[in-house]
Amino acid sequence: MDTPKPECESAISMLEERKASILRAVVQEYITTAQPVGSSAIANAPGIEVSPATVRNEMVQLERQGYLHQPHTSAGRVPTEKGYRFFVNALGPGRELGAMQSDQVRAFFDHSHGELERLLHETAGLLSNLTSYAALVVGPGTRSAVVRSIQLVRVASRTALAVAILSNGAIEKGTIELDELTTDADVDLASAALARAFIGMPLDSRLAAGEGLDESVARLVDTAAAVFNPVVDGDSDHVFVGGTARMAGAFDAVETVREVLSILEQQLVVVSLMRDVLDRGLTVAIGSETGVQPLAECALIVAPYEVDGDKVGTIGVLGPSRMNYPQALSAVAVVSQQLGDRLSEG
Amino acid sequence: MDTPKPECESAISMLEERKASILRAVVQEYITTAQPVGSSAIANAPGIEVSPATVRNEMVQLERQGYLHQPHTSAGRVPTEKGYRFFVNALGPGRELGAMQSDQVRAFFDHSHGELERLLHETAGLLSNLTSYAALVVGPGTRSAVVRSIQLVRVASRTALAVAILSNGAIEKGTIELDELTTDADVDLASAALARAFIGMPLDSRLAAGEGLDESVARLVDTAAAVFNPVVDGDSDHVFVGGTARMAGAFDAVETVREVLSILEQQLVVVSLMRDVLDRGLTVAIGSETGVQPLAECALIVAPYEVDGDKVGTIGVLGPSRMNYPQALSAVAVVSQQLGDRLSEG
DNA sequence: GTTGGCACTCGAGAGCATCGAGTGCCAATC
DNA sequence: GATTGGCACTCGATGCTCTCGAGTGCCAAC
Repeated sequence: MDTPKPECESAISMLEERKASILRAVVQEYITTAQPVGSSAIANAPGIEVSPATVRNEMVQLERQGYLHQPHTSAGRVPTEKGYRFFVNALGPGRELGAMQSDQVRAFFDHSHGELERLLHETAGLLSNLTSYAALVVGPGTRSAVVRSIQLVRVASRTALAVAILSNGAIEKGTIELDELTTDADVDLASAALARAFIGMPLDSRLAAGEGLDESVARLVDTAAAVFNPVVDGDSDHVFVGGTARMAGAFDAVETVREVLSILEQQLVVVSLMRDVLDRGLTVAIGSETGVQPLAECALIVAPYEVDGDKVGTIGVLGPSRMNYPQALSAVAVVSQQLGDRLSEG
Repeated sequence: MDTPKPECESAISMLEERKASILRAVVQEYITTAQPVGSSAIANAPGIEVSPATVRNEMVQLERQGYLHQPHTSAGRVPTEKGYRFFVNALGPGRELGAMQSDQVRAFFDHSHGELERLLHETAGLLSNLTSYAALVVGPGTRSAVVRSIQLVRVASRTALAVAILSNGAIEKGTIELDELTTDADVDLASAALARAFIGMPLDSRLAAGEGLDESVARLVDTAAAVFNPVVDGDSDHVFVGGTARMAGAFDAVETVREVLSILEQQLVVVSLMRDVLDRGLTVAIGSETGVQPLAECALIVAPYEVDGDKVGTIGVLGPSRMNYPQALSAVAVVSQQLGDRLSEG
């Protein structure tokens, strides 16, 4: 009884070291080949010093425990969701990004000019380039930003535009309808009142901006302030999607592609997928873990980015569940870090 | 010699009436079934009163003339690009939109609130819904719009945002970098100078806005005005794409889907595809007519929309070359009309 | 506990016959 | 002379069988 054995399997994922190595190797192999993995392929893998027979024995166990799956009796093994999950959990914090790619990221943020929306859009492109999957970028929330400029501008006889410029570079806007009687002077008064009330304050401050004004102007001010409610509530966080074409290439059933595209078109779903990561840090959701049925064959990696110490937004990549996790994870990590830095500077 | 015969085939597309009917029927059938069409299917079609044998004889001719193609000897016929082209040219100006769909469009524009970008985005969604293909919407150009508000706002110690609000509801913006020495007062001066120079003018007016100011402020004004150059040149026309998922469902090779998505991700390409339609009116480009190789299996329908009598933007749908042309054409026509009306009102 | 050996499984792929949609052509018909 | 029914022909799709081989599970030997 002097052989070391685990005295208590505290977690299901507590696998003996060799089983873990084999599982890792299977996942690794499947990620690169997209083909069911046989025992001999694993036995030949570096770091595994046992015969195919031994590997087979372990594989039977791994299958019983739900980490692997056999498409049919005489085929190799494919990782299950649980298998991927183990693989990801066991992943050390590696620097998997090649020097070339790190340079690419650095060069991108060094040379990036232009305005916030454009930057976020291009960031999505960058992230997609790095990973070959679809990239998602959710803009910084308005919570920690302060209003730098706010105004109400008449653009047509019955329409005015409320526009706020925030300290984080975001521009929030909404239209309101005017009745015919509203004079240009009223609009100007309301605009000035908004400026007095909001400039220097966060957009979500609830203020009595209309105080001491004509009732009609006060109503105008309230209406204008109200157009920013959805922004404040985060219901309209803009999300930028890039690299859908690359993602399409990663699946082989057009139906799957269609379903995933359909999800990506629903901003609300995407935003809610990404939102709850804000206070969790770098996160991976595999298949059903996303909570969205059509993403059953996908994995989603999300990380928040910090501006001046606050987690204000998130970026992520969406790919097939057999994605290159190490690479994707570090791409997301690096880009979120650098994006945060870029937005913090100045 | 008293049988009527065409004395002179002025155009290649000059087909005897029966051949034309048959060709139309083939295209129609292929559009709905996506299967090669046989002679008997056509003989049974309404409006064709001849036997399959006759149809076959005509089909041989149509194939020789390049309107049809036979995938293999014992299969039905498939329209060529030229075949589709004939079909489209022969299409009368029909009202193909069901009452339900017309209502949908009307309801949409009646209830549409909100700001320009959002409206255009949702218009893309609407158009995609109506047609089941991908929809493209290019926002109104700035040429005929007038500046209602323009300002320069400092958002960070070394960054300022130039924002212009135009009479058509568009908001144009760009960042400029400041050097450390620039004071807030300088920024305010520049902002005021911009306002004096531009408000009430089109954004592309070339003005000496910096006249009579400190050189540093004048330089600031010039830099700020310059950020709108790409906008004025039309290089940054924003394009809204909707319904990519639906479009994906219309192709059966994932590779095709990938290629088309890849095109749609390149705003520049999309905008240039749509731009040259501005002064042409409702237009159909089939396959190679688009001038973009990856769209060989696609067709693109584009129409401009008019605001106050000026053609300022374009909308369109992109689908497979075997798209439902009558329906798509009238959807594009109706939506472009109504979008123009909606943007003209007020 | 590990391993080589071995019988077994089962999908992939090749070869082959069948089926039938659709053709081209020709002679008969209107 | 245009149209048509008839008919032989073509060729992909479908289904069957056979083979091949990758990969398995199990067992006996180490």
